[in-house]
Amino acid sequence: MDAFYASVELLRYPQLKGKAVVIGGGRRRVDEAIRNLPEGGTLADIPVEDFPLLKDYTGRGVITTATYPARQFGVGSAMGLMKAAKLCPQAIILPVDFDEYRRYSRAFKKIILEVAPLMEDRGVDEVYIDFTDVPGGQREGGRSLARLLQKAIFDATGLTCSIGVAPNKLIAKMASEFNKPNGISIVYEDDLEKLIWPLPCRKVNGIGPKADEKLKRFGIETVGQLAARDRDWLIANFGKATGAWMHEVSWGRDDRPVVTESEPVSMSRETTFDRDLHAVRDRAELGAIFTRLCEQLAADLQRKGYVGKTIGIKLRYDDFRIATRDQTIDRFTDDAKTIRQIGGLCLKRVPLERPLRLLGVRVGTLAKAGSPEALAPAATGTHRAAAEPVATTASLF
DNA sequence: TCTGGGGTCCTAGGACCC
DNA sequence: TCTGGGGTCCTAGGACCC
Repeated sequence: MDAFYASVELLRYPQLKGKAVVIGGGRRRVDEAIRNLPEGGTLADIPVEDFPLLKDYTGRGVITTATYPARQFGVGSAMGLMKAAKLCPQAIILPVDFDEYRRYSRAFKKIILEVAPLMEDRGVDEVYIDFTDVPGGQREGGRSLARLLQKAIFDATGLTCSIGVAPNKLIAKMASEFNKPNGISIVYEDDLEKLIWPLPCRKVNGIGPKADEKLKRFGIETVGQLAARDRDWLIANFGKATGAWMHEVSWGRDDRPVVTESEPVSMSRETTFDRDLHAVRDRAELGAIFTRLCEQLAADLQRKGYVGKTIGIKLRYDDFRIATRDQTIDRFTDDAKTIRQIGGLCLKRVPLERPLRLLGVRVGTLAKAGSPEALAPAATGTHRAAAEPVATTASLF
């Protein structure tokens, strides 16, 4: 989906169309502008001048999405709001409304599923679709079906998307970025040299900043330069799995199937504080935040029907270093008190000298609530007492 | 200019078991 | 006399993605 969060916001604030808008923050609301609305007015009636501007924003946070006009100024996803304010002070800032984005996410996925049942969910704004056996999926190399999907999605939601069609997920993902927004791009197997090899390695889904940096140190900038290296050389320098994988992707090879169903592995809640907090000085506040996170997480688990038995915490210190601790208990739970109690033990095992900027809680090793595994864990798994030493360590502190 | 929240997967060492 | 081999689970950290 093109600039998904921002595009959804533009549906309810059409007066902002064509303007530089960023989505982020979340603490400062447009509530005041809404309160000032005359009787009977709608969101679309809020004057453009009444929206909060990036330059007036104070507080932590990053941009999740920027409209294309905002991107002209170099503003983009994951950028800190303070930096974005320097680049584009006159941009309008809107708070994140994840519930709304989820509604539109469900809507566009439903449209796709009606046409092409083999769809893999890749998050709120992205999917893979297997065109192979969809009627008409092979016409014009897939272009005709891609057009049909774009139209159906637009008619139902008013949102545009960009589609890449290719022999596999790896290339399709890259192709989807060739023609944004509202574009279609077809990449055939024979196009590898011409269309894929000139791309920077970073464009490969799975090569992030670290791997890219290392590749650059070897003088490898493009996918083509990666393909030119020996498979054995890549394995020697990047490890068996990563090296072999890099070799495969550089030659456009990817045999991963489109996976239509999957079970969650973990669920978590975390929050960045308005200001850094000290474990001692702000103990009460931290305790209250932690309890709330545990309650939210328990509610998430219960609503979705999952229980888990690995409970963990996450801290981010003021210097941005991260520490995690977890403990596996001998039964599955979705109970806030249990999560809070085990999480509390985890917190006792982590250094708390530095100021904290984030606290999170996580439940992993999930099972469906009421499933045989969740009900009788000792009967199905090997009977072990491996969690004991950890509990002992915790009690020593 | 300090940098969100919710995820997945991988690695690696140690415990423990057969 | 140093000390098999394989497997799973647990834990901590890190890369990466949307």
